[in-house]
Amino acid sequence: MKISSRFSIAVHIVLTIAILGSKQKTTSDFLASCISVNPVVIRRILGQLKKADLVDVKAGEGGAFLIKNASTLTLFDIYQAVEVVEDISLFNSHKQPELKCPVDCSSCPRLTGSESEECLAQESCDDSSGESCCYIHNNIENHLFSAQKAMEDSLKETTIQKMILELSAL
Amino acid sequence: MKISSRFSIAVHIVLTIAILGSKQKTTSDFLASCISVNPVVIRRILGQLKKADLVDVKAGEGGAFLIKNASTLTLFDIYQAVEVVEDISLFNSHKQPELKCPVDCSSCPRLTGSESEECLAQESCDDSSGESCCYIHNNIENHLFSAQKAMEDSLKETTIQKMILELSAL
DNA sequence: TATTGTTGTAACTAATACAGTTACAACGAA
DNA sequence: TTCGTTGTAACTGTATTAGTTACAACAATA
Repeated sequence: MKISSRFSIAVHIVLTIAILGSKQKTTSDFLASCISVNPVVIRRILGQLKKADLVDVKAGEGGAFLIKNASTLTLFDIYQAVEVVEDISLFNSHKQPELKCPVDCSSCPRLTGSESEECLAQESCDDSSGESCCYIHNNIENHLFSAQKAMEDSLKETTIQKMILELSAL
Repeated sequence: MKISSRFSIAVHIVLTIAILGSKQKTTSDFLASCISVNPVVIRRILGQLKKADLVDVKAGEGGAFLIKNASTLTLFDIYQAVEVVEDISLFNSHKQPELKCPVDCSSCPRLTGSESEECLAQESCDDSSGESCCYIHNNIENHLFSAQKAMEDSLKETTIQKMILELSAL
């Protein structure tokens, strides 16, 4: 499974606008030919970037422009704008073993050697709360979310300006 | 877009085996009822974990056992076993703008203000190499790969033993 | 040996997501 | 008014996935 290519296309769009915007009208057709994707796809992504206030697009007139400064615009901004992950969860966790905690807890794992009869796989909770009922499940989600955070933190460190400088140095 | 739920199911499987394996025959049916997914899905994932030498599964007899010690078995091992990402790329990068570098480079972005006529979007390359031809594209991929690495490093830090200890402390 | 419970796997379905595409109304400038 | 462009809806084809049914292979055991 892979993450949508919207993200990498969006970054390519932003970089192209940042680099060429001042000397070239960056229409969806132009960007499409640069990046080799369909113009409608470009417009769809530009719409998302616009909605996130990262770029402005001139309807009728044509062309897109950066709103957010390249020195503060990070890959994380773009990542959020194109909704790479939904519900803030990169890892598509499976459903909770039980939507509502079963009373007898007969099928839930228990900790080996534990004196307690407390079931590891659940906690007392009311089903109205959005909270998870399974300890194991919760523990897994916490660690997966940490990993996602590490990825996002890496994206936050990369500004468009930094990338342009790297490209200039080639 | 989300990553396959195989990963979180696989982690749940491993944790359940690690915690209950010594006192309970962990058949695919048992695991399925614990985790609330289909037994065939469990068997498919167990097959991947077995292939990666993380667990052993007893055909006929029934039951699965950890091969790799919980203290050295990390979430990254499981992540690799279930092939969360293919071709080591989490981010589904769009295709190279051109499979083969065009001679005139007419549609490629050039750096603003650069004296050089060198095209940013490509480098001289032969199309037989698997190497990328587009500087911008390469630069994007490098940064996305760094982000992926950060996520994977986070997974490497989490052992199954650590998770079991966390669960015991509840 | 026959039975039983289980694994391994193939085949199919339904759901979901996505990029590509066509079409067209709305928009702004000349 | 014309022209180039954006914004968006609608549809297609492709790909992946979980769920499901079915069944052969396997091992223990009665």
